Amino acid sequence: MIERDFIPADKACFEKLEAKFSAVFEPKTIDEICRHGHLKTYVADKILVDIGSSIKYMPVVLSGSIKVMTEDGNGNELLLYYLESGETCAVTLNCCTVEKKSTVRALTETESEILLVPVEKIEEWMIKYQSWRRYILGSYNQRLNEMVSAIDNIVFHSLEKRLIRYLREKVALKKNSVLVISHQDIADDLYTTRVSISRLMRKLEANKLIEQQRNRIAVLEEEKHEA
Amino acid sequence: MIERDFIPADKACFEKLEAKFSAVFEPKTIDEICRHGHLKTYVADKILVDIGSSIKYMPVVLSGSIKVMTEDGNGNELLLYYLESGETCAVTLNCCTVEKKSTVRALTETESEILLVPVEKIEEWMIKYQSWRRYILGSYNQRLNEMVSAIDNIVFHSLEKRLIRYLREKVALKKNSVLVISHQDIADDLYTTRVSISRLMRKLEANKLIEQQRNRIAVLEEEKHEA
DNA sequence: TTCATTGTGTATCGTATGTTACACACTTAC
DNA sequence: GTAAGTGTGTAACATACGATACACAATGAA
Repeated sequence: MIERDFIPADKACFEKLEAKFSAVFEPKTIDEICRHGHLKTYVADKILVDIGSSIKYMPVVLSGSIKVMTEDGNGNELLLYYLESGETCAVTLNCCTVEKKSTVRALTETESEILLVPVEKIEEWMIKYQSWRRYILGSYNQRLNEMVSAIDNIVFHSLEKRLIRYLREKVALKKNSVLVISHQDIADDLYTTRVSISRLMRKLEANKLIEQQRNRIAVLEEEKHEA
Repeated sequence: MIERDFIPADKACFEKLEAKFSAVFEPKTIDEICRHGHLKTYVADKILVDIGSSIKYMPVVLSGSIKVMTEDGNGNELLLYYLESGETCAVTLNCCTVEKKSTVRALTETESEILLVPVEKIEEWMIKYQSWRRYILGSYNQRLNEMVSAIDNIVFHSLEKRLIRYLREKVALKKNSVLVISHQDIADDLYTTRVSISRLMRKLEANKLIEQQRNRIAVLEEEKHEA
């Protein structure tokens, strides 16, 4: 147990955060985060913020996962990224300074426990805590890197490779080798059509990389099949 | 002239920055930036930082433009973005905290005047100046948005549309409707092949959207040709 | 039960783009 | 001058993917 010169305001919350962030934040910072944040649990497929809605909180994911997406001028949906345990939404951060309206939609992928941090605290803590500063900048960097690798993926890899990677990442994310998802949903995430996905899924199935039933895909162990 | 309770350490630098950033930074901040930054002018096509090199300065572009790129695991080049006047390199920012080695290559596109800010000042000023904090977070946001629109562009638009947009953006960037560039360079930036670009350039030329000679492309006025 | 909704398999076809190959003009170095 | 390097045009071909259409199974509501 860590020595402290204070009593945590909310013991349950403190311990939950400490378990996740002890390497990132000092106890004092964690305590402050607990004191101002709201801990909530959401069911799967719940829209947390939508495009155009005003943003009052920055979400920090404690468990589960969040899908963050946006729309372009033509109404096309663009998958930005998934937030996993310990992560926060970089795009939301801008709202603490400039924009007040969300440009993104965020929804839970699975049941998720989220800590809601009031936006006005974001900047305050950036002045006060080095650890918080680095957490925020680190988030931005992570997202930038993810975007770069998304572009890399799209332009240098075939749809088939992207599909396999997508399925495996999803399995890792959900910690379950059986995915409950439709071909159409996959197609949307990969910016392609249902027919193309069905065609490739058939092929993956023939190659024993997956097994599938309606709305249900079992991703089989990856042996060294790749080049 | 703005009232001040101090004498700028470097009058020439101060006035140059004030002309560009008077709406962004207070005079006091500008003065401090001048005092610690180094003003340099580089010729075109000069590599400022390369992948793997250690980063000591964050560049702020005063004039000209910088191309920022990276490489993926397979040695493929990925164009990240262009820095224009007033902008800074978000990716470099991470180096002030975590990484010390650059993951990107930055090179001048045209002759450019750059202010080099020592990395250790980045964090210091984030604590001291709200304007600096917002400038930094704003940079990140701008880059994230650009990445998103790059993805959008790639997945929802034909190569032909991307090519036209690329040429027009380049013209706006360089403030010159005649571009000195080879088909191969364009192909690299758009992640395609020289042959495809040549093919499309022929078509654009037939449609009177451009005129070209070896290494030289004149982008003609855009009238309402688009859908 | 019946019906509507949703998810999937499959065929047919068009086309944009990548691949490879070669000719040839321009530029620069020698 | 010649030669090497670089930039461009063009043809022939392969192919991945998108578009469209239709059949049919599974699901769930009435």
